[in-house]
Amino acid sequence: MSFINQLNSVQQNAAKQVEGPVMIVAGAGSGKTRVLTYRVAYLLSIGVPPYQLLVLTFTNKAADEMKKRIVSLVGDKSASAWIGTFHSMFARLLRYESEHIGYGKNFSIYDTDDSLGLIKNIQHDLEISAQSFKPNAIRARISSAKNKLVSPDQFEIIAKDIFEEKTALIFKEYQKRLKQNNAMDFDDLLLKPIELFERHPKILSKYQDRFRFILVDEYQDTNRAQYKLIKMIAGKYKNICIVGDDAQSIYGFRGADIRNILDFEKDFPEAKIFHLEQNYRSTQTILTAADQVIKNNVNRIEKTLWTDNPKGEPISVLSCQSDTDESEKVAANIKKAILKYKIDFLNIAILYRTNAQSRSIEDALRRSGIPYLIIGGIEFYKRKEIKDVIAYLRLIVNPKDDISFQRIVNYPVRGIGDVTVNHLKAVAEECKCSFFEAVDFVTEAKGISKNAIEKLKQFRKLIQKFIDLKTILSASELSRSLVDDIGILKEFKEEGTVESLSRMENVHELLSAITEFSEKNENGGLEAFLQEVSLVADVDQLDDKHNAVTLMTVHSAKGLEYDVVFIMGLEEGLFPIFQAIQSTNEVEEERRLFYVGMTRCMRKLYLSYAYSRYRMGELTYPNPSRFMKEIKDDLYIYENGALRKESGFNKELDFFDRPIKSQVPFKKLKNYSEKKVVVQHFRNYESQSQVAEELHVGSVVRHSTFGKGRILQLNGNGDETRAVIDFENAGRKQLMLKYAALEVL
DNA sequence: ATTAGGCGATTTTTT
DNA sequence: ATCGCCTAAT
Repeated sequence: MSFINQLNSVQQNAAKQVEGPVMIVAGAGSGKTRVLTYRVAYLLSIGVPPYQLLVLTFTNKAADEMKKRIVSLVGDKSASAWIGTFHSMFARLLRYESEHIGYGKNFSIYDTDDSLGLIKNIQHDLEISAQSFKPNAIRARISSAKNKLVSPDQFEIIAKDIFEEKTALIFKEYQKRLKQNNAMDFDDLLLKPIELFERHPKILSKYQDRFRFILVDEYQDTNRAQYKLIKMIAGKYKNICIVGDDAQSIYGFRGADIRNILDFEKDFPEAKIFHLEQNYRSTQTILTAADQVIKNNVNRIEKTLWTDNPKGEPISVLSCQSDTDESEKVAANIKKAILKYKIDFLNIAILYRTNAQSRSIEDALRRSGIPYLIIGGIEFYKRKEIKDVIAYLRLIVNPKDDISFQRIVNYPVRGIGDVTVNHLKAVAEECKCSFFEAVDFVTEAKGISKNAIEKLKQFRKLIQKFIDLKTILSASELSRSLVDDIGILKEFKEEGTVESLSRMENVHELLSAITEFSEKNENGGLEAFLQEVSLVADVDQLDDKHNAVTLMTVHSAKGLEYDVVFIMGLEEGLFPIFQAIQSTNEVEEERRLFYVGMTRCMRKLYLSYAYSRYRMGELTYPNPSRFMKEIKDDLYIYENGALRKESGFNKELDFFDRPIKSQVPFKKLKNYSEKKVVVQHFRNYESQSQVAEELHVGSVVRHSTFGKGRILQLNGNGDETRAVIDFENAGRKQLMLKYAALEVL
């Protein structure tokens, strides 16, 4: 057990306290994953059989990392432990048990897109206008209800406005249809096990006995459903260890619930609590800066994170003219950093707030010849051509899956249009069966043309053929022969555009992925593969083989560390994101997110922002992020003098010299009149209009149509200036100042 | 009945 | 820039 000596004493105690409930409050870089892995190793070393372990993480990356580290510590004997994300582990469990709650073992897993499609169908059928009631909003609302363990019936009771009433109707139907389709959405993967355990205490008891030791990583990000699940499974032996850090809670939008931390102590009053406060990862400079930032959150648990590490390099700030300029500067600084710090590409990460930002940095990296690897983004499995092939495979595995059926019934085009599908739908409803089965009952009497019936039958025959083949062909053979049969590759080839060629490659890649999967996994059937793709967002990511810079969102970076980290796009409206700016809570979540980003860095941190950026197809002129200003100026330096050298800028215009409160959350604007702040239109002084001079963020104005409102944001300059205004009665609008004729009140 | 092309609305983060 | 929806053409 020599490995245990590689931990400090608190870490050791935390790792060895294997009986009873344990909470480990672990600051960033304090060796949290290390403690968890050693804990697993320790459990195995004292004779606990690996199959008694359930280790739950939040992301696939975290799970992979954990597995890797455990294997390197104890070897393959950990293989039968269940280590993975909540979603994948409970999907696995449901594959064994779903029949007890009325689902087939071959259930489909619907991703967000599939759910949305289902909701659109339902809205259509229930005649609920998709114009007035946005399917996306309804999907989000349903998901958030499910995260909070609110059932459709409860939701109906508490619905407080027309939107929620409609949502309640759709919610009910949605759950019904999921079941009809033998499908579960992401939330169901957590809710259905709860239902299973509640209805079948014996099954719960079986898993309680099996999983004697439960470990939960990133506990601050669990939602109520996850909390309830682990509470149930741990209910008998109570050997549960949770690890978390409130300062790194960044999934509030997905239902993560801070109460879970408080309730843990209530539900397990005998819990032992360990605090890990020594940071082993970052330099003092980085840690101090991160602390200065997070201190601005009112809502937080006071913590003193400290380190023995050296002071290290100052943080470099890249002040840039445009997004292109920013990307180029990042690329240039990567080259410099590699020489200066004697590191490799793979020791560098580039983080951003939104996936959309990756494109511009990708271009710059390509031009500079810097190898890179993107995590997430336009995920492989979300690409249309891939989803199409997957839909075929899903339908073959689960013919009840009407969403997949609809997706491919006319792809490639085979003359089955909306009208025919609607007829089929009516038939399916009548005989209470799936679309697939309904094909058999379609007759001309139902008003469908002979031609259409023939085409439907052909389609059914095609799928049936593969359902039959499935018993004799391997997953790999079956999917290859399928792709051949439906002829999509030929179609792409004929199109011949760059785009379609890349689609073709993607399909080939999918086929290789299936082959590889079957080879690697003993029971690597089609079902298992489909489950894997539904839940694994980033395919083959993060293998250390490639020497490449890693690009990803700050969310994806959680739990990872790099020598050199670039955080890009530190601008108001981007980071913190526009949608969060009006709510203190959401700004605090953005700030925690920034904190997570900063603390990924071991040695040298770069922060960048641009004064102009293309967003949603148009040019915007953002201001630097408030988070930048929260770092004291003795911790950073400007990496490049470009700001001063290049035309159109001079030192006075640098944001650090500008009045600092140009953007304040709406709620804090109450006494704004005393603190008027001039909005900076620092690009074209000449064209700056008179109106813009008088208007400020926070000004109260009157508009001839919309009435009274307050300015939340000013974008652009001169004639192009647009104001985001929150009107008392008309809600939030974006107006061009030159047209709006606003009256200052 | 289907498809192609044009128009308007819309994008945070993940399983 | 991209997606979905609507309308007009095939």
